Formats: sequence, structure tokens, C-alpha cells
Amino acid sequence: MNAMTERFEPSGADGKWQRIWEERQCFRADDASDKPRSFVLEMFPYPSGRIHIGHVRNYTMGDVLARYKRMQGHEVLHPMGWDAFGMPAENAAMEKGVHPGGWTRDNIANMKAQLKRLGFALDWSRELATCEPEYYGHEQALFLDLYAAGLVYRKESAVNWDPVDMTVLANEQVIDGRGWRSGALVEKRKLSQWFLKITDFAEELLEGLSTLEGWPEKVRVMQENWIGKSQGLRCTFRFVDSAEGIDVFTTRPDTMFGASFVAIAADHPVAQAMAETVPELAAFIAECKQGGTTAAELETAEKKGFNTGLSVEHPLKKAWHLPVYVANFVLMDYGTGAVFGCPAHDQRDLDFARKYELPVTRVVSDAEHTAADFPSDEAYTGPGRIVNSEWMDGMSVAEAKAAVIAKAQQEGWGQGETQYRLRDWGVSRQRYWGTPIPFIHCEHCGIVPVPKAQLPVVLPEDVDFQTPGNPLLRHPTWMHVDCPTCGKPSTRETDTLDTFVDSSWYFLRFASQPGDKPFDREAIAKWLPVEQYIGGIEHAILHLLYARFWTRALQRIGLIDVKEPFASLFTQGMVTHETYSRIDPSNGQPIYFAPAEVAKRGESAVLVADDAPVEIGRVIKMSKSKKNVVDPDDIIAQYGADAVRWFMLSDSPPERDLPWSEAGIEGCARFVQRLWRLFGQYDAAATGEDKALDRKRDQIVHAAAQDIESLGFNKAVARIYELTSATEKAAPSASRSAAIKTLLLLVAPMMPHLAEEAWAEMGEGLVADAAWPTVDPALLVDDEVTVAIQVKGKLRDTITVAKGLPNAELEKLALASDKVQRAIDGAPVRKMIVVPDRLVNIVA
RNA sequence: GCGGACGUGGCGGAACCGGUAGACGCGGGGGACUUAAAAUCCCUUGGGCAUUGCCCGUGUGGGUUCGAGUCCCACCGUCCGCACCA
Repeated sequence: MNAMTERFEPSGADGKWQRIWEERQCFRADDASDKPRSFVLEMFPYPSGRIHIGHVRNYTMGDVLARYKRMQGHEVLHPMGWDAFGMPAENAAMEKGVHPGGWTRDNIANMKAQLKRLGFALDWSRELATCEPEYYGHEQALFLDLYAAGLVYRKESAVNWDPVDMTVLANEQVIDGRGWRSGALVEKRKLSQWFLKITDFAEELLEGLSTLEGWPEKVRVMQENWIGKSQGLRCTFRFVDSAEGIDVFTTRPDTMFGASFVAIAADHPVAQAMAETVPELAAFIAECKQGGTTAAELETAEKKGFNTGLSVEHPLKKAWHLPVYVANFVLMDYGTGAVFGCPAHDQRDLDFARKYELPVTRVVSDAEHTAADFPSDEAYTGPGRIVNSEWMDGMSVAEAKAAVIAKAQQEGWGQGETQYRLRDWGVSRQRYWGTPIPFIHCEHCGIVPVPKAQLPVVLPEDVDFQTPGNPLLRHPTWMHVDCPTCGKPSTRETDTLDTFVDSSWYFLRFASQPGDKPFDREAIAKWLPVEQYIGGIEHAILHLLYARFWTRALQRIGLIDVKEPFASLFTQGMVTHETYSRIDPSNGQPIYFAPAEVAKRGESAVLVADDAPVEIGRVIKMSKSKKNVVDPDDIIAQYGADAVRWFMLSDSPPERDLPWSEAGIEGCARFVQRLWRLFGQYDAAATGEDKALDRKRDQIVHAAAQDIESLGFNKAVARIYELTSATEKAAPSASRSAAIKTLLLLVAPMMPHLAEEAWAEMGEGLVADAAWPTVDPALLVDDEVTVAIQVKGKLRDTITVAKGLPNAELEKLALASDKVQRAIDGAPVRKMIVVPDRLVNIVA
């Protein structure tokens, strides 16, 4: 009937439609639109050089949602950019002698071309890269605003310092106490660092989690744990005959009468001071610091202590004196760095008390035991009545907590307090490739913010990476400036911002990008919050917590009106693949082979090069080191963008891992052709009605829409297959032609190139601008239903009847069934349960 | 240790609020077309008895119910996150 060719050729069609979308600026978001708005966002990539398959999955999901929302008549903002600052660029500079900027910008160009080959409906006019002054200059302005509001401060802080590379290392970059690159022993150094006051927002960030209904429970729980709120009593245990004392934080003030010692951290000031004159203590402290910090080491680490010989008074009974130990299990950076030990009701304290033969007194009854004597080696941490605690006896744990806190506050030796595990965010990095922190150090005026008129503070391009250390410190002129306040010679701050700052507000810049300020408040109000954010679970805490904090901070200082940046969050699974390896006989280590080097022979596999077998390993995340990767460019070239996109959506639920398989992608490519052939059968002139097909079509349109909205792409895909089969089997009719056209619209968000190519023959304009098919609500409900007939809960027969048949009729029909009568076998019918339009259960 | 998620055919997975378990895809088996192959199309595919019906079956063991993959209790296993957090 038309000019459609036998096969769909992605090699020609993909590029053609990508150019047309671009020329017509189909996916440009209009700030002035009065349609309902959808901001669909995927986590922007780091420009490492190549797009990997995980990006393809992530961006395909977002793209389907964005295209679907457009079909539903929404004004969609679907932007893309680059998280472009960071260490890999500096490493490339050191290893290959290239400039980090050149390396990064080349990578961006390559990756952008790769993304375009996938046909994503992105508004490229809003593209941004965090490494460009047009972006980071505004970030500097925001940083100054936060500083003015008292949310930025400087303090001395310990960092991991690599003495060879002369740089600060992140914790992840310290391996067995050595720098990952230099191999040098890492030192703890005290440096003045810039901090953001995220702890000011601890309670807000915690409470805000309960409003994020569109977020996975898992991520909310992770953030809750990270913030780590605990409530209790902060109080002083005075040294005997002294005004001085040790401050202690406890969540169990109810167990105070069970106290038998006070323990302080190795780096507690009291311990440090004493160590200067007591060499044994100094040695013990050194020993404490040696232990590893990995989970396994902590698990097995023995509780150890050093008796200082000091005594403190029990706050509730001055005459009761407790010994003070330095203990290896007390942490300086949580609470006050000191605890009181109540061995009967805390496992660590119990282990410690048994080892040093300290008293163990039961003060919470487990309903069975009330005696002070506590013979068990397992601490009791459950609920119960307070015992052996004088005036507290008989109280519940909660009552006792409140009573002790009230007494402490009344008597002035303590107060109720809330502790958070969350620490302020240290954002200083002694790195070149990051946003310069916009401050000037002046001998006379101290720390002086760079005046906004002088922003951006631009990174110098002429830097040298051949010598270790921060090139900004060595640059001949860059750091030398006059103080903006007094005009005397001063120096610039040479630290740059943690790259997590860059990604904490990029979504705002996507929504609004004026030249003279970071964003426009009204435009933010129009687009934010992001309707759907999609990315990897690895960002559950850091990025997502920082972005929430940054948004709330900007809201508090009056720059924007939203509190939470992401209304809904979706964390997608990884793309996995089996591994192929052989053991290298020389060292016993496996050698891995890429899928392209291997041929599958049924259950086993051989190396193409020598036709000898290779071991097939577990299905795991694609990684370069295991060589179980597929390159997006290769598979796009081989199968076309639509087949690759379809594969990314098929089979596995999007939150779970997706196993890559050759057979799977081939199946997808076959389906592309199958649809193409079906589209070729479209006949606008066909007549006649096919009620069953009409019904199926409308039901699937409706269900697929719901699936896409809930990101259940695998379910939408299954339904599309179903409609395809039904349409193929149907005889020509107007209904069949309508079904073909509908099918095309259903797959348009998923296989946009195929859809455009076919639409050119049967529709008007671009399918990218077409509307989602409408459904007749009357057709959504069947007029005939299949009713299951059970006898005592077991299926015996099914009958097809008109929908809405009265229960009495259903019962009559059920009993009329031969199969049912045989199953009843003459027994009297005691009861019949009827679920209208679904089932009849006969109890005989 | 604490917290979270999960466990269904050979594989990926469906199954609304407790109501016909295994949709859809992959793989397998059989067939058609073809000189042949590719491509395509059709049939079939949980297990076991059997001769057209029956039994078993959603990690294991209990329970609630007319009826449980779904709810409750206990256990086993896998994955993820956090952790001497007072």
C-alpha cells in the first residue's frame, strides 16, 4: 500500500530523525508555556570519556518518561549536562601531559555525540558543564551568599595528607594507610578547611524525609541513619574534690544507678593531658590508634582499657566514686568523647567490665529477674521496670529517662540533648580542577570575600602538572591579588570546592540560566521540584543529601521557594553480564576475556582465537577490570538505537539488575522489524469493525500508560507485545488499522526512530509532537467475563458469562457443570461463595 | 550486630485490595515455506501419573481463611546499606 521498504534500516533512519528533531528544536522547553509542566531529570554524567551501558539504561528510562509526558500534553524540561570537575582529569593531566580542561572538553564532545546517537529527547540548548566559568562563577556567588548568611565557616580539621603528591586524599583513596597513587604513608594533618553548616539543617533534613513519598523507602532509611539522631542526657561527672569534670552523653540516663565506670576516648583532652606525664598511657593511646577501622577488624577487636587512677563522683550520689578508664571503643568524634559504663545493659560495657572485673548491677528488670546480681554475659537491652535504683524503682524506662533528665536540669549538672551523627560538610580540596573558593587572605583584614563584581574567580589555564602538589599554589601570578578591602598585597584561597557542591544545584541552573545571576526565582518556582529524578543507588546518601541541603539553604536565605529538589526519586539497577576467564598458570590469577572475543557453544564457551574453552563466571556488574562490558557504540551500530533502547526497557524491572545478553538484543532487533512489517500493513481505507481488537487496544493503551507513569517499563513492554500479536492475527478492518496506528504511538517513546519513519507514511507531522492515543472508557470493561468455578478452593471448571450476571445465576451455572458435579461426588453443598464476575467456590 | 530489599519454570520475570499461578520475552522441542540456508510463519513447552481426567507445585515449617505467591508466626538463604554512635 505504500513506499515502505521490507526492512527498517536504522543506519539511515536514526541519524535522519535525530537531525530533524534538532533542526525543528522539538525538545526545547518553553519557560512561558501554560501547559502543565514536567521536569524529568537523570543524574548528569561525569565526562570520563565514553558513555557506558549504565548511562544508556538510565537515560533511556528518563527519555521514555519525558517523551510520554510530551504526548500527554505536558511542557517537558529534559536537560543534560556534565559534572565536569574532578580528579580523573587531573590524573590524565599527570599521566598523559594533557590539560584537564582540554581532556574534559574532548570527552564531553565525544559523549555528547554518543548520546545523540541514541536519539534522546533532550533540550540541548540548556546544556551546561560545571567546569565552565559561566557555571562555577554563579556557584561562587551562591557560596558567598551562604557565607554572608553564616552557613559557611573555616576551622582546623584533620585530613589525609599524601606527602609525596602533596595533596589531600579522600578516605576512599587511602589504601592500607598509603596513598593510592604514590604509595606513601598517609599523614594526618591539621589544615584550615572550609565547611558548610549542614548540621544546622539536621532536623529539617530528617523531618523532610517523611514528606518525600516519591522516594524509595531504602534511600530514606539510609539518609535517616546517616543523619543519626539520638536523644538523651548530657551531664558532668565531677572529679572527686574538684570543680572540673568529664562531660558524658548517654541515651540511657535511666540506667544511671547501674554505672560502674566512666570511659573516655584515646584522644580525649583529659587522656591527652595525662599522657604527657604518664608514658604507659601514651603507649596505650598509640596502641589504640594502630587498630584498623574496617568492619571485620572492629568486629573482632577486643575491648581494651587503661585505668587512669582518676575518680569521678556519681551525679546522683556524690559519695559514690567511679573509676575513669581510657578505652579503645570510645570515639572522640561522637557525643562528648566520653561515656559512663552500665555493663548490665550495654554489651560493650559488659565485655569491658568482665575483662577488668568491674561491678555489674542489673537496673532494668527483664520481667523474670530483679536481683542486682547479673550473671549473664549477654547484656539486657530490652524494655522493663527499673530496679535496684532507689527512688526510680518501678518506673518504666521512658519514665526513668525523663525523671533523670528533669532532676539533672533542676540541679544543674546536666540537660536533655539531641545528638546527630551528621557532621558539617568539609568542602575544601587542595586540587586544581575544581571551583576556586572565592576568598582572599589578607594579613590586615583576615579572610575577605571576593566582591561579587569580581566574579568569576577563573582558574588559570597555564598550569603545570609535572610537579606534585596543587598547581594553583605554584602559579607565578594567579594567587597574588590586592585585598579588596585595604588594597594591600594579599593572596587568593587556593583550595577548590568539593565537586559534590557542583552537583548540589545544577538542576536549578537547568531550570533557569540568566547571565547575571545563578537563576531566576520565578523560573525556579515554575519548574521545581523535579517531577522525576532517576539515577544510581550509589548516590543515595552523599549527592542526594547535599542537594537537599543546598536547596533548603538557598530557600532559607530567600533565593528560592522550594525546600525539596526532587519530588520523586527512582534508583535504577545495574546492567550485568557473565564473565569469561581462564586461570593464568604462571600466577594462578584469572585472565578475563571480553564477550566479543568469546563464542557461546550452548552451555559452554570458547575463545574465538584458539577455539579452546573458557570458564563462564557469575553474572556481575559490567566493569572494565572483568572485561564483561559491551560498548554502546558497537551495539547501536549493529542493531540500531531503537533495539538497544527496547532492550534496556524489556524484561527486568527497572530497579533490578538487567543481565545483558546477545540473544536478548537480537530478539529486540527482530521485534523492531516485526513492528515495521506490521506498520507496513496499515491501510487507511480498510473498513469493518473488530470489537474484540478495539477492546484490547483500549485496554492496553490504558494499562501501558499506567505502567509508564509508575516506571514499570517491563510491564508496558509485555503489553505492547500482546497487542502486537493480537493485531497481527486480526483480519483487515478499520479496527485493525486503528490498532496499528495506536501501536505505533505506544512504542513512540521507546523506539522513536522506527516510529517517526513509519509515521511519515501514515500520520501527520512528527510523531514526536503527536498525542497519546485516547481511549473509550466503555471499552475498558469487558462485557463478557470468565468465571472460575472452585470446589473447596480447587479449580474445577471455568465458564464464560455476561458481565454482571446475578449471583444466583452464577450459582446455578456452577452447579450445572459436569466437572463440578463429579468433584462434589454427591456430597451435600454446605455453602457457596460468589465473587461477582470472578469466581464461585462450592463448599461441599 | 542494626536496618532495608528479595526468594515464583531451563533463564529474565507477570499476577489489582486474599479469588483461574506462570502474562510477556529469551531459550528448548516439533512443523511449514525453501534445492538449501537465512529470514519469516504455525504448534508446543512447570513437574508427575496417566489415556482426556487426576495429583503435586511460588525458599522451609506452622497458622488464619470457603480460598494464601499475596496476610500472621518461626526459620533458612541471597543481595545491599550502616556500624565499637554511648
